[in-house]
Amino acid sequence: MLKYQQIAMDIEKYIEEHQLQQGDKLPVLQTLMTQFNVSKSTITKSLDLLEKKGIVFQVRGSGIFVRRNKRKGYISLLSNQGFKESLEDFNVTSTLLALEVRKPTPEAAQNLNMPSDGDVYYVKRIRYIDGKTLCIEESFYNKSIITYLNKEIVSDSIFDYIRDGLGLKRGFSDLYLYAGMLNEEEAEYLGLFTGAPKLCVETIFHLTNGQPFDFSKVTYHYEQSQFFIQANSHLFEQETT
Amino acid sequence: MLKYQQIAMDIEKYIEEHQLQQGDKLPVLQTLMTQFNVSKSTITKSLDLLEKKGIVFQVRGSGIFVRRNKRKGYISLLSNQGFKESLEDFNVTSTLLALEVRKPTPEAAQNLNMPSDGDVYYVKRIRYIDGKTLCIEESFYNKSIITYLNKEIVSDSIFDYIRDGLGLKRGFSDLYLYAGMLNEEEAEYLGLFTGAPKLCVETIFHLTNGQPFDFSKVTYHYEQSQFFIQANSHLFEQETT
DNA sequence: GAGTGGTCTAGACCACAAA
DNA sequence: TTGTGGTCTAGACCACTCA
Repeated sequence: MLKYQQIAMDIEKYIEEHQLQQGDKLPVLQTLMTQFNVSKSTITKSLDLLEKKGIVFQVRGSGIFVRRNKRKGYISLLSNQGFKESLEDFNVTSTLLALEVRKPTPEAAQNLNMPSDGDVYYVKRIRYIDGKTLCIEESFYNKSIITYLNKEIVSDSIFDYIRDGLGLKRGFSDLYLYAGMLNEEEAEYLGLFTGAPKLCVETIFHLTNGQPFDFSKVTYHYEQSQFFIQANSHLFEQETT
Repeated sequence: MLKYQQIAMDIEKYIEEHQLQQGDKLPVLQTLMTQFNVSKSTITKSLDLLEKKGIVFQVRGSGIFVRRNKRKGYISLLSNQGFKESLEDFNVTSTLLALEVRKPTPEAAQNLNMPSDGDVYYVKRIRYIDGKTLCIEESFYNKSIITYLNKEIVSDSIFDYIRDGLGLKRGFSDLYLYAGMLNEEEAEYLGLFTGAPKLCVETIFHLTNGQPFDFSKVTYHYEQSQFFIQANSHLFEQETT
């Protein structure tokens, strides 16, 4: 583990354990430098990482402060795409409806940037939160990359398997989000009426080299799902040339 | 303007002008260093910024590549909260329904972290995209920070005014997102039926010092609105200690 | 003006990808 | 093995906040 990652984790753990609240001040850079015995750049890098994760914010000339959003029960759209870790306080379970090798839909083929006569693993699941239906999830894995899947892997953590079993590394992902009305089949699964609102999230997961390996489409029960996103300032600074 | 920001802009412009596509390779670090005549760290910082903005991705041992999402007509939930710049290709207009000083709702007071007997500027707008209704927007500005607003400012760009007119700087924001059903009033505004799906986004905007100054609640027409988010890998690396 | 975070440099060394 | 990006350092200097 790299120094700056380790330090970031230590600081994050410190914030957790001491129950620091939004606005609480952390030690100054100089202190952190000597405390962790590293150079200024390394500390800065740790703090930048924590800032990116929405855990602190830095104010020039003033200090480093804890950032913490108050609302509970919201699903983070950024930090974890693999559930499990998100919604820690809730009991999330799932049922496997399908696991098979097939040809991709045209949509899946396009999003996975693969030929439509190639093979994909198709996985369909329902997820429950505290016993209530949370969402329907359909995933397409490019079989030329994800060469093997079985029930055990799917019911455990696919992403862990991809990293540890296949030795592949996840890179960036693109998320697309929209609302609509449930069709008959979806309504049935979610225990709602046809025409009720739905919230859909499509995600394309890439490897670190930019190759897409997983296209997933998740349909949420609108009453069980709320999302949050933490946006950082750096993205829209220098907007006027 | 800082060196690394300028360089980031130059590279971004280069990608735009040469219509580079996802996966296209940029010059190597060494080349960029000499080309811009700066140190390695500075170039790295520029590229990190571009990576955060979802414009490039870097692959150790291999190179720097263009990242570009293909779908058109999606609203970015991260880069711009001020419309105007997002959805460039579309004609976005708006109508002002209300602009007044009042007491905040309990919800607004809490989100703005202000006393409920303080004053806020309340702004209600409808936005149109290519003539079709896009959303209803209600905003609450803490009047002790945003001391003055008028019709000109509101119909122009509030955020520009906050920066240039008041000399304040935007920091991070928290976004909350959920789906639901339109009530009668909302349905009327959006030209849909009561009970039709809606997509709501609540945003709390903060100054760089962490103080919230704007709480906004936007209700979208589900047929006109689609969103996208670009997620980066760094956020979920080191997940297992 | 003192304190604090941010930028930038030059250079050593490390880790990974691809041939 | 070579090329390429990533980490880390020590230190100079800059820019902002706050009393």
